[in-house]
This record gives sequence, C-alpha cells and structure tokens, in this order.
Amino acid sequence: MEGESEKQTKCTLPNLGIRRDFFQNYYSAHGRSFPWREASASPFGILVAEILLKQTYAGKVANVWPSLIARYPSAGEMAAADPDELLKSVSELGFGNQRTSALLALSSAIRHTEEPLSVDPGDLIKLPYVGVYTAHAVACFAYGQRFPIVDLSIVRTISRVVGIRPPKDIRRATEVWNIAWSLLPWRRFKEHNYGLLDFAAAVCKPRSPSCIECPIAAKCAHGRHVTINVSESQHRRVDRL
DNA sequence: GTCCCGGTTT
DNA sequence: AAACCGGGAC
Repeated sequence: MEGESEKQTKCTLPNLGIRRDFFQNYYSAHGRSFPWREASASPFGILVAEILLKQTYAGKVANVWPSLIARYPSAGEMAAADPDELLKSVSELGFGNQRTSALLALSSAIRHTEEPLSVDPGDLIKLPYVGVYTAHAVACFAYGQRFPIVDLSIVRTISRVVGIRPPKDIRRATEVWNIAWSLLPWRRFKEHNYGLLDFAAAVCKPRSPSCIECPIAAKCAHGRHVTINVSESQHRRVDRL
C-alpha cells in the first residue's frame, strides 16, 4: 500500500491549486463536532455511526447515537439485542428495518473478532453492509490509517472543482478516487477527511452551493462559472473573488 | 461497471 | 415522479 499511495500522490493529476492543508484548516475553523468524532468513540461505535449516517442528516444521528452506544457498547451486546428494541432505538431515523438488520448482521459478524477489526479497508469491506466508503471511513476515522473517503457529497465537490460531470455510478468513480488520493495530505488526514465532508455539507451543497462566499471558488470550475454569471447579472465586478 | 433495492425527501 | 445513498448482486 505504501507504493501505491506514493504513486497516487506523486502522479500529477490535475493540480487543483488547492492547498494541501485547506480542508484541515477548514475543519479546524468550521468543522462540525459529533459524538462519534470524539477521541473516546470506539471503533465499533464509529462503525455503527457510519451505518446510521447513510441517507440521514448527521444531526439526527447525533440524537440517537449516544444512547444507542451506551446500551450496546460492543458488537457482542448489539448482536444479542432484542430486534424490536433495537428497531425502536433507531426508528426515528427512518429506514428502521434496513438499519436494524444491518446492525444485527454486522454486529454478529464481528461478535467474536478482537480489536482491531482490521486496519485494512480490503478486509473491512468483506463485512456485511460495509462497502468501499464505509471501509475507508473506518480505516481512517477508527484506526488512523491514511485513506481517502469518497461519498456522494465528495464526488459532487470534486466534480465541481475539476469541472467534470459526476459519473453515472458515483461510487466506483476511479477518477474521483484518484483525485481524492492526490488531495490527501500526509498528516492530519483524519481532519482533512472530516473537513472535506463538512465543507461539502456546508458550502458545496447539492442545491444552492455558496459559491459567492466559497474560499476556493477561484480554483473551482463551477465556482468560476457562477461567479461570472453573478457579476454579469449584477453588472459589476465581484472583486473579492 | 451497471443495475437493483429500500424508505425518505423534494 | 424523481432524486437520494451506499451495499450487494450480477
């Protein structure tokens, strides 16, 4: 993996012109804080959080995660949970049945596995309901490994910056994964990945991205486009960009 | 890599 | 009705 990372970072992908520490700095200044991001969160808790975060606002997950983990602190305890009770504790998030079966399958799969589960995404992905995104997220956030993460919001952000149309099947978008590797700093990559997620959620939003206030709009194909349209429609230059 | 699945959101 | 979202099947 060492060779691969090196190759990925050295090969000159389009230099996006974004500072390597931009997203870490964004995280320090504007990052969100969630209980599963605290140092006290266990790898199991982080894994559970990633399952709950699919299709769900993080703020809602924050309402149920602490009590859920307090009740089922380990895979063994969650695997032994009464399904109805587990369902109740996640039902306010929606997708109750899906999530309950995912949590049960996942927790019984790792019920007797010692920590660390694995620090290798290639192993983590073999777990039920763990795909490429979740495997990378756990490797990075739970085990401090240097791996990029690419979810839909990051595909959106990177595609806008580079000026490509988001690929059909967003999840195996090799080009975007390559760019995510090239953006990944060598230190504080956890903060970088959190920052990227938070930036995508708060600034580079799906519907009306805040290009006018965006600090990297000038480095972004979509941002430049929007900026030009704004200045034309207002018949004045937008000097700060 | 392409498509399907599921409940929720717009 | 369509988009969302990532896992899984093929």
